[in-house]
Amino acid sequence: MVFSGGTGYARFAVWIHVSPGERIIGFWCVPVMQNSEITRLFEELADLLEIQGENPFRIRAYRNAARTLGDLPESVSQIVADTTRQLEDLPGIGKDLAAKIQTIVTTGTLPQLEELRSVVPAGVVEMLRVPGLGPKKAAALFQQLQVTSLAELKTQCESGAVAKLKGFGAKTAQSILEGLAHLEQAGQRLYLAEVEPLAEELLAHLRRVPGVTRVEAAGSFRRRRETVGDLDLLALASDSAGVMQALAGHPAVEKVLQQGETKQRVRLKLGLEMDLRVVPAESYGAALQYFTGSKDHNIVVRQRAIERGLKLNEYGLFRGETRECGATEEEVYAAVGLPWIAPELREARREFDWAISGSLPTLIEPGDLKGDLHMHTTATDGAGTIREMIEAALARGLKYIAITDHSQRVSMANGLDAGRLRKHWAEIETIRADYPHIHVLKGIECDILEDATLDLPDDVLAEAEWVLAVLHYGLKQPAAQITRRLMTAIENPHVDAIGHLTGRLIGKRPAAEMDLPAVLQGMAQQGKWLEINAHPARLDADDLTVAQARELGIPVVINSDAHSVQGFEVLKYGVYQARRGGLSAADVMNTLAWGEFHRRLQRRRRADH
DNA sequence: GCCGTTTTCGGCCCGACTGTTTTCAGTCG
Repeated sequence: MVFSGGTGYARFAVWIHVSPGERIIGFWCVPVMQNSEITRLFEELADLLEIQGENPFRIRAYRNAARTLGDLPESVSQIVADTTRQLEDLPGIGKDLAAKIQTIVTTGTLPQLEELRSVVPAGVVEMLRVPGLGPKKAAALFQQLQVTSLAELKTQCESGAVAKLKGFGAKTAQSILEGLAHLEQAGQRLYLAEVEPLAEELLAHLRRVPGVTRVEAAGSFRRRRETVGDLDLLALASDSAGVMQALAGHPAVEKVLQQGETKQRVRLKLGLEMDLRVVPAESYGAALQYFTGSKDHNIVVRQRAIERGLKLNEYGLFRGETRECGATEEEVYAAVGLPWIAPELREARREFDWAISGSLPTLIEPGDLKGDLHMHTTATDGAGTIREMIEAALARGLKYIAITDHSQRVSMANGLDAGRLRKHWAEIETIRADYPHIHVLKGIECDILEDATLDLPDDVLAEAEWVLAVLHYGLKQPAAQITRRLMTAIENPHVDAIGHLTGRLIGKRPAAEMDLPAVLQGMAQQGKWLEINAHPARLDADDLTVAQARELGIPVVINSDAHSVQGFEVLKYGVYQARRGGLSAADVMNTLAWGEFHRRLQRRRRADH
């Protein structure tokens, strides 16, 4: 059995091993490390080694390991504690790194890291965040000018000392100053939903430029990641200077940072940077494939090219000096023995296994959604009335919705107690009779309280036609308690689905810590459905969790969490997240026509009683 | 530091742009 407790950094668990005769035979304490903390330590180690001028492949091994651990669905601490498991079975983890992980998990740190930290101050590592400053220059600044902080770096640039260093110069010093200024005011990744309207606008702008045949966005934007760090556009044009000039002249562009024959880099007023690449037609597919990434995906694709005696770059696929193909992505993938892979899957996770075995999923499309099972009205914190929300849903072509206002615990949002909720439902019943072309479910977004009870009694929940159970408060509780709360909801027969599973707000609030494999296992066993909350700041569950839900056969619903009639607009971001998790329409319950959806829901509910 | 349908050593994806050089290193994606 496992107990865990404590808060903040020093988090401890006690494993008590009990023999068949219930006698305690072992007892010890180990710090429970979040995977993200181990990832952070390995990334820091890689940065430090890079500044030290270490073997780049060794550094990459650390970064690969960090990624492997970051993508891992289960806790590394648990694998370490489990004597039947081997860290070395994980990709990119060998004997050496397994031992280092073991050390980190059991001691909370790594002697090698401590030693490096004593040689290279934290401020030097911080300099790597300055655009244009890499490990070599950071090391030179530290060794030759004793710069150990961003503040000192600024001073030394302004004094002219940096410009005098060998390999530096006036322009380098100036670009460091600009990089420092940029770091202060921006540097954050933006939500996909914040970038998408501008990206569409820029694409439309460039498509109007004479001589431009095609323009598309690549990069993390095309992969539909939750956030976008910079934007990559690819153009097929007869006159590259003309396209670049057109982009530079767009009012959204603040400054041209670089410009060459084929590549232009600009800073947008929105705060992010953007690359424009102009490529010839015969290279367009290879370039689109290349600039879409991810980097890890491309490494695998290029490796496959090498195995076949080919070389792949953004200009095409070459055998010696001869171009074999490159005009379309399809022919590039085909040449390395793969079917075309949807951009959302290109993260070097499962897509190559699927592609090779012929089991790539046909991904869900935004147009597949027929219902929305999470929205609010003026009864709590929504801006639209029941009628307004129904009419807005109808206008979007939705065939069924659930009205899910807050339960009483969410007092700030005027949450509903049993009495108000029953009146609210009675009102929904009356109003829905006026709308024969859409089915409206009497629902509730019921809080899972800090003490692992539900915010409304079972007899009330039993009257609901759709119950979404969610965490809003106490998100910083220890993982064991969060897990217990979720298990309570999962085991309650009236709960249909778990909404915004971890409560995270991207870039603002971390996900609640929990035993995710246990929670998902519980959901699979109890037949509960998992919500993908389409709000651009939530997108919770994330892509990795969604992928695990898919493997466990947990049905998914994609919901808007609309708080106004405009709130349905975000549904597509939920669909993107589902695509990144590898979901087909068949995996998502609210792609079903009403009749089939209703039968599935009733079957789920009967199975629970 | 990892890894192996050319296996236990010798590889590890590839090119654009910039600045400081005088043929290239550093940074970035």
